[in-house]
Amino acid sequence: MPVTLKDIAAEAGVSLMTVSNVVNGNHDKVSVGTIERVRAIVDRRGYVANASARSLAAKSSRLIGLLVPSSEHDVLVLSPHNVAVFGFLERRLRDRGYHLLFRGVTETAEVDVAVRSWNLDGAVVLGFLDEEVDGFAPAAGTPILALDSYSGNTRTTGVRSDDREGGRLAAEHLLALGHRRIAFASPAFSDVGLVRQRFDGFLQAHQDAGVAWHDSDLLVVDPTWELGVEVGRTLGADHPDVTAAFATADILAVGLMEGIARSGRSVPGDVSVVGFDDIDLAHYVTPKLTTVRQDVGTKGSIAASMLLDEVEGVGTPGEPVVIPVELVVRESTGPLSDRPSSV
Amino acid sequence: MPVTLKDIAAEAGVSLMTVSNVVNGNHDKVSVGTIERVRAIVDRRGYVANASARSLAAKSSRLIGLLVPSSEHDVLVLSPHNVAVFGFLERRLRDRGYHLLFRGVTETAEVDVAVRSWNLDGAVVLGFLDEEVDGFAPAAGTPILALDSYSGNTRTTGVRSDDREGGRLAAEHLLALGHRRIAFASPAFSDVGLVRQRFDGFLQAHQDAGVAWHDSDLLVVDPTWELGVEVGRTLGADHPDVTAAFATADILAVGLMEGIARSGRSVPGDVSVVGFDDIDLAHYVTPKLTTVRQDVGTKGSIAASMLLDEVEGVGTPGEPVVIPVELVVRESTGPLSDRPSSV
DNA sequence: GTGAAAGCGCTAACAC
DNA sequence: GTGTTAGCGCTTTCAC
Repeated sequence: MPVTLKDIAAEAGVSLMTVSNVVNGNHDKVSVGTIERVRAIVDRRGYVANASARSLAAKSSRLIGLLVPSSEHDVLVLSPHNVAVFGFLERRLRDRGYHLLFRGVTETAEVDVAVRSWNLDGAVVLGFLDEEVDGFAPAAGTPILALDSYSGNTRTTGVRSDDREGGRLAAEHLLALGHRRIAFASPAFSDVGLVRQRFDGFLQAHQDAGVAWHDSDLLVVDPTWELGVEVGRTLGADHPDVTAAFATADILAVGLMEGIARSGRSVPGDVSVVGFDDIDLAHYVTPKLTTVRQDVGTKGSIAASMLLDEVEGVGTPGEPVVIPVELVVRESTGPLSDRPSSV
Repeated sequence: MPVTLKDIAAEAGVSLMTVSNVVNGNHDKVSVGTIERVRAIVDRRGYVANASARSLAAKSSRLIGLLVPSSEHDVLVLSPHNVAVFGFLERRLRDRGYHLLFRGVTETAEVDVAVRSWNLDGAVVLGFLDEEVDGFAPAAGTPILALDSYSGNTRTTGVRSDDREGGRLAAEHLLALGHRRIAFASPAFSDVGLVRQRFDGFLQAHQDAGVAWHDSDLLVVDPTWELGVEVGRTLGADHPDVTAAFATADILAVGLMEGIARSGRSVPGDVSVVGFDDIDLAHYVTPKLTTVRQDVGTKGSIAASMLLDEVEGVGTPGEPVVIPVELVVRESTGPLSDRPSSV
């Protein structure tokens, strides 16, 4: 039988409310002597507050949802980058006394269901399309923080990296190395969103350098290693004029490198490759990947802090926070070589 | 204002209990007509049950804790292998109508606190030392499932891979290729536990092959890429007689390969390397890593199923379930070369 | 400072 | 089939 406030109260010979006040640190309502006496009993009996009861009575659960999209049947798969962000999020939430409810979500409506069902004090959504984020209509007063989203939904607050600048940095680097035909490899994108931003930055760099960019160098491919290999192979074999590629995810870039190598061409000798994220993998592969680093620590920590500030009534949804990115030059990029591109 | 059972009851002109029975599928207690009428209102009003209230009243939360160790200050970091297992766990729990409370834990006592505080129906612990698992004493009746543990704690039930066989397979493979000096790289281990098992299997293979193994070929190193590089470099530079290495984690094996390469020797030309886990990384690196594959899907799914069976009263803690492993031969291992090992 | 009363939204147990 | 009563463990409000 678990120990309850009532049990402690009985043993201490005080009322239940006094124990509650001691436990919750409302020390201005209890005399010092009582505090000590009650505290001793609490410790000895190993009292642990019942979160359900508190949640029910106080209308605050100290629970934060972490909601990620998940298809109905497939297993939920977190990208390495998101795993890293997750670590920082959890750490920060825990430090501030919150717990984390993790949940894969098939339909966006489930977000609202989760919030109401568990009385979530807040939620962070991660990996949803902007269109999906647009549709989030959480119970009033429940802060929702969207990571990496460009949705204009005013009910959510945003934290993301400077994607446009990242795209610009990647292209600028490649252009400076002398490359003039640079492929852009990414999943399909519309005229808003993270990939769009990276693309715009990419184009911007071309424009700044006075270099024209050809639509034909757009490679639409979902960000997986396997698909990257396929596309890389085609790129290497059939497009000798393309001497560089920028992929919007490291995992895709690594696949590209593999495919290019399989086509018999070398990275960076024949083709330079730049990725995005700077996951650990980037420096495990050969050649080590030049990539645009996102600051996962800052992203995760800031996200947690902002959300909790809102939860606790400090701060409100406003302009999204943008985390700076940084180009990390490694071995997968090099100057445009003079040698004729033979296939 | 959220919709409650009472609201629905009022609108339907029935009692609160009838609505409860409809919502919970106790259809044998309600007439068909009533069910339909109530259901319609429930749908229209968008009723969502309050999990805290149910948890409080029913003494069951339909919440499962996923508890992983986390040092007090550092960020929680999940290994790629554990991330993969996690995906399958979440999927299975969700399918059966449970939610997941994710929590980093600094002291083992927090496990019990989490269980009692949130009224967890069960918990899976992941990544704890056997000594820590030994100490788990959860509230009676709350099933705890320990992944990858060799603890004898009878309060927990276990799911793990066949580590001993994995170690044996790795050594057998290397021995069959002609190697006679094989390093064993792993974190420090005692006479029980997962690493111990892999080591025992490793020794077993040596014994079966009639090959002596030297203690001096034990490389104690925490399983990180960085440390692997260091150790690999030393191995490559100072131990020309050692022509193969088995690491108890892929990430360590990959670091080893990098270090060996940096020492000027080649993999697998001069030194063969075998890893453990078969994380994605294993086939991204060059050369692709030969490794012992753990079946993460089965591990995660079985773990969830077993735990929930226990939670629901079917099945009890018994013998740990052991998931088979499999050797995946790729490019990082090759026959012992005849060429004199020059340094 | 301390305590009594009421109620959060739900379910179990039993009456009708 | 349906409704009533009680109570899960806690916090809020308001007396004292």
